Amino acid sequence: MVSRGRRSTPQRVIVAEALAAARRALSAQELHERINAGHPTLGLATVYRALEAQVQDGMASRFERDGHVSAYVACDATHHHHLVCTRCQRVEDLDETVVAPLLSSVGRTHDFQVDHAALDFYGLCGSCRKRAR
Amino acid sequence: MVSRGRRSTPQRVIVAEALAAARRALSAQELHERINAGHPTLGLATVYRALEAQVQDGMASRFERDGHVSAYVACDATHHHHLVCTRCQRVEDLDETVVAPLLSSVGRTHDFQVDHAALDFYGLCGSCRKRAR
DNA sequence: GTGGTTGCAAAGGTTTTGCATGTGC
DNA sequence: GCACATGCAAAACCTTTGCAACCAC
Repeated sequence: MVSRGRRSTPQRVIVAEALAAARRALSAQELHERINAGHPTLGLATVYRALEAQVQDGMASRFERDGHVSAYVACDATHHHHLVCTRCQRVEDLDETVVAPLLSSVGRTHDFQVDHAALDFYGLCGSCRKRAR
Repeated sequence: MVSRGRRSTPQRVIVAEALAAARRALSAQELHERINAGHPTLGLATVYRALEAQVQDGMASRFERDGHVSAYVACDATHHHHLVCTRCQRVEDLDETVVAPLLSSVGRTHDFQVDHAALDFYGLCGSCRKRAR
């Protein structure tokens, strides 16, 4: 899945690790801030470029946060859809077996060739839900 | 569902009608261009403000187009999810009965209180699919 | 050595905001 | 009349790009 001609550089590793360590959705800027704590010279543009590369390679996915900002999460090849907690921004993988029936029924009931789908749920995760009450 | 204190103005009606007439996803700028053909003084900022109001009131929904641009579609209260053709930008409503099982199984299989979901499918509609071959 | 990558700053484009004026209700 | 809405332009904002230096392979 990795694009041909893509190189492994220290910066890309740092970005990938920082995103994976976060275990939640971060905007490029938020990730950049975290990284800068330990790597002050790593530029914001590099973060954007690394994130874009990760998305293309299926190692991260991007979705829209309120306010027209992109947020990114690390993901593996088998989980592409997420439950995003709107309070703590923590992200859980959605069980893909739950999604599969939907994908096939969309193909059956509509004359539409699905290329990709945005299937992201927003709400409160277990812990935030308890805390909210 | 309409927010308290929201007024009906000629401009909002124009924006709502233009969006409904389009029957496809439009960015704020595209909508502004179309509107300006007949209403040259209606400003872009007003279009943004009207669209935002419509989204809040459930009369339109917003999603992300490639290149970090928001696109908007008119929608009614019962259809909130869409099939978006990435070629002609035409939007079909997704049959909600197809979606309902997914929503309930997410609630069952994950400890997560779903507030709202982004369920949008991107691909080729029937006509574009034929044309593509 | 070659071609992808980085860092910086500057540019680009979208969206928001300030403010004086206008207008539903 | 009051609060909200509009229009214009400026500002803010996120994101991309240009370019010289750099470095992985």
